[in-house]
Amino acid sequence: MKIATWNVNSIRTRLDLVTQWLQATAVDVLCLQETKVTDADFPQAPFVELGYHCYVYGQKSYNGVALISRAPLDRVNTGFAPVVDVAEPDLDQQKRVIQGVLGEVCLVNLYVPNGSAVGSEKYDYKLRWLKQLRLYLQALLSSYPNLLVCGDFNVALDDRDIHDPSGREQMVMATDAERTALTHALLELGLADGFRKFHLDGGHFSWWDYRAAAFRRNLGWRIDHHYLSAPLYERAIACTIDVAPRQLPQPSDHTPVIIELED
DNA sequence: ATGGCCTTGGCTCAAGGA
Repeated sequence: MKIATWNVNSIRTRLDLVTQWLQATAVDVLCLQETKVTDADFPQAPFVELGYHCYVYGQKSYNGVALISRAPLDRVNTGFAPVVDVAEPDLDQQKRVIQGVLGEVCLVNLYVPNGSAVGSEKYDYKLRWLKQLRLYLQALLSSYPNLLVCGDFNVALDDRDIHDPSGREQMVMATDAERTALTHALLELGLADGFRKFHLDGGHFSWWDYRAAAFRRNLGWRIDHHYLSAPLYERAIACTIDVAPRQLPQPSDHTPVIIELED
């Protein structure tokens, strides 16, 4: 079973690129982030024609997540609220969480807030959101021992995941507070970064800034991840970053990351 | 040192992204 995660930065702008990639790559589930479209306007037909089912949770202009699955998913739900109490209602107002069940596996697709600038209101929101995420995943794990959490985490877990980590403590996506919050929300619950089962060195990136020819110069970050509970970590047999879509005209600034689990 | 580009909305500039 192959599960891909890809922040597409507008599904409508990227529709041809994404459907062509899907035809060539044929993953079982494609988890999209930053779809930037309401559910009514999500372009489902091209995916249905390719034999996929679409589960979407989006809003106008910002955010938005979707699960594109070859097999129908069970018990799809959206946001934190169906799983756990949300003490601060603003944490569930943006469309960033969608979850579904495929056989014995619970899939969670996340778009973690960006955080804007260190110390900003959005940065504070990101840290609060990650605290809420821990409660959400803790509750899910009690029902689903086979848990896979993927998406755009907007955090580089360690210095290997940044082309140049110097001065990182002032850089959003790289501060100790963000790393600690992500570690609390995922690793301390027993979920492990699938990519690191196969690749221990640095220099592997999933996002490159549009500006300053960052892709050409390979000035990237690895911020798109798959986290796996222990039984699924055991079953992981590959995790790869496909840089090809980032090289095409009018790309997303992120490129897909694919994990393969033994069936 | 700074900004560098791309997307959306709705109107040509502002905001958000990372």
